[in-house]
Amino acid sequence: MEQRKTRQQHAVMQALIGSGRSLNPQEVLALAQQAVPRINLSTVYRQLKNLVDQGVVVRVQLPGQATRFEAADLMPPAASHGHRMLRQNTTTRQTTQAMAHHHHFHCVACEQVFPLHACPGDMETLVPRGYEVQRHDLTLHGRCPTCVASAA
Amino acid sequence: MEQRKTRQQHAVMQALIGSGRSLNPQEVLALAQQAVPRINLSTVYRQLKNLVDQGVVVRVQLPGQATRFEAADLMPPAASHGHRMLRQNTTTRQTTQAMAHHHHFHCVACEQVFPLHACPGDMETLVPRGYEVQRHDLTLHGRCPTCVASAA
DNA sequence: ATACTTGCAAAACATTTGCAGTGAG
DNA sequence: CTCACTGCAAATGTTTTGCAAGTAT
Repeated sequence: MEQRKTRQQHAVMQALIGSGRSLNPQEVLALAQQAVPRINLSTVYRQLKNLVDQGVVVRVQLPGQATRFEAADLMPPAASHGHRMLRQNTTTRQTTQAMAHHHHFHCVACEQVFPLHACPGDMETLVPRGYEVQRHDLTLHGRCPTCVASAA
Repeated sequence: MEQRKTRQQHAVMQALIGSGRSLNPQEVLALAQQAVPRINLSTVYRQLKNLVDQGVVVRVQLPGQATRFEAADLMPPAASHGHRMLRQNTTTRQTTQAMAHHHHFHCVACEQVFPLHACPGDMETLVPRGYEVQRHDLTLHGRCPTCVASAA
């Protein structure tokens, strides 16, 4: 009934927090295996489901893409990290702040997804009269700084 | 190279037009089989891809939902753009997006999807320096006029 | 000890592809 | 007559599930 703390749950959570971006199950598995080598994809899926149910992880569904997941309460800005970061200090994160409304940037070159702070807002003006807007999803597609640089 | 007119292509197109709504591949198959009993799911997928490339069918992918397809002409409030480009032109590649830029409004009550003509634009201001924005997808969620009215 | 978790394999779905036969132009 | 299209089976890719063994509490 209750949720037990296990090595693999911690590994999954750390993978998401440590990356600072959205990861698909495969990526989570790869990172989690660094801590728990024998962890299985099934377990990753099961833990992701648990964590989403607990609200500490959010499911990110971009049209036409495999489902990705990201830590709900730790959302560093997109500009503060590159692809294979690991050198960036971890002290820049605000650990007590709940994840605010945000959108995503999808790099079409490296296929990674980064969170965005900004939001165009004022969606009401986009719909005809009579429509009631409750929420919105916005995804930008393009190339991240690293891929722009490596293409030059 | 060029697109031939076949019974199954017509059946797929008619399924989408006749239904008047978005259909997933399975639904398209079921309807198309009424006209061509032996039509296969593979053929449905292949024809859907062809039709999308031609711009006469639109792929609708909402987060967390199976991909659906709809006839491009269905779109009521959208600025329907000309899609008469089924010539013998040799330069028409696969990723042809003949449809005008538009977004979607997803009614959480009736699950219908409506096209939106408006666009907030100016996406460059949302990303940190270094990111290169190529395109964007926006989906609004809420209730359509009909559902707002029927809820009162 | 109890019963939730894990790892592995297989199942359940969604979508794509190889191929030989069919049919549109 | 050609070559794109079709149907079928098999391959891919993603996510879920059945079970016996492992492990947190």
